[in-house]
Amino acid sequence: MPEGPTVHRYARDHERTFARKLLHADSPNGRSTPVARAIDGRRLRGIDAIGKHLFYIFGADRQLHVHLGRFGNFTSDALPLPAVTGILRLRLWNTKMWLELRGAITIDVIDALERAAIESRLGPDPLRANADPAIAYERIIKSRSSIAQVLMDQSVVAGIGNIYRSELLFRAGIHPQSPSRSLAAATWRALWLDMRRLMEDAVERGRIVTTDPGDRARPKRVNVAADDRFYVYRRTERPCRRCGTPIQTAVIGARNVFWCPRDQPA
DNA sequence: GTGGGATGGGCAA
DNA sequence: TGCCCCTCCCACA
Repeated sequence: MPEGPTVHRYARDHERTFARKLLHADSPNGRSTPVARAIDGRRLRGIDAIGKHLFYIFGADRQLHVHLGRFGNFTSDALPLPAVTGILRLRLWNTKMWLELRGAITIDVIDALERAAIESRLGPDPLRANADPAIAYERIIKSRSSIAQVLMDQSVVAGIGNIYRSELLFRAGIHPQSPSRSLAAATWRALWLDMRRLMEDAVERGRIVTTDPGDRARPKRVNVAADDRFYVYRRTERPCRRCGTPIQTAVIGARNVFWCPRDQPA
C-alpha cells in the first residue's frame, strides 16, 4: 500500500538487483501472461519512478509500467523460486534473485508515447531532482477545492498519498478544509521543503515516519493508532501528541483525513 | 468464517 | 459523486 517513497524505494532496490541483467518472467495466475512474454529473456536497462508510477525499461518502446494501487506490493529474495501462494500476477528472476508482484492495479507493457502521456498527467514529484514546486503552486491557487483535496491530486504533486496529506497539514498547522487558493506562497515553499525531506527520509528508512524524534519517545508498537510514526493519521479520538486534544477525522476526496482541531484551527 | 477497511485511480453519469 | 477494479488482514462472531 504505497505512497511515492515506497515506489521510489522499490525502484532503487530493483535497480541494484535486476538492472543490466537478463531477466525471466512468468505470470503464475495467468492474468499477465502477455506482459511476461513481452519481457521474458530480455535485459532490464533501468528503472524510473515518477510519483507512484514505475517504469522498467527493456527498450524505449518496451517498458513495463506498474502502478501498485492501494494493495500492490513486491517481495524479493534469493533463488530458488518459492512455491506459488495466493494470487501471483507477475514473477521476475535472474540468476540470483527473484521478484514477485501482487495486487497491482496496472501491469502493462507500453511504448514511449504511452509513457509520455502518463507523465504529462503528473505534477512535480518532490523525490525527483528536476521537480519544480512553482508548477504545483499554480495549480494550488487556481483550485476551488480544499487543501486536503488538492494535495492528493497527482496532477498537482505526484507521490503524495493519504498518510502524507494528513501528516503534512498537521506539521504545517493548516486545517485540511482550508481553501487551497488561499495558501500563501511562503507557506507552500515551506510545505514543499517539508514533504521533500519527509519523503526522502522514507525512501532511506523503507517506511514512512512523519513525527520528529522528540515526539516519538515510546518505542513499543502495537497497531497503527498506537504507532508513534504519525501525529494524526488513523489516530481518531486519541489525544494529539502535541496538545492532547482528541484527533478529528472526516472524509475529504473519498478518503479519511485526520487533524488536530487545536493545532490546525479552521 | 465473515465483513469491513486500507498508503489509488479511472471511468461513467 | 459514485462505482469498480486490485488483495490482504484483522476485529469480531
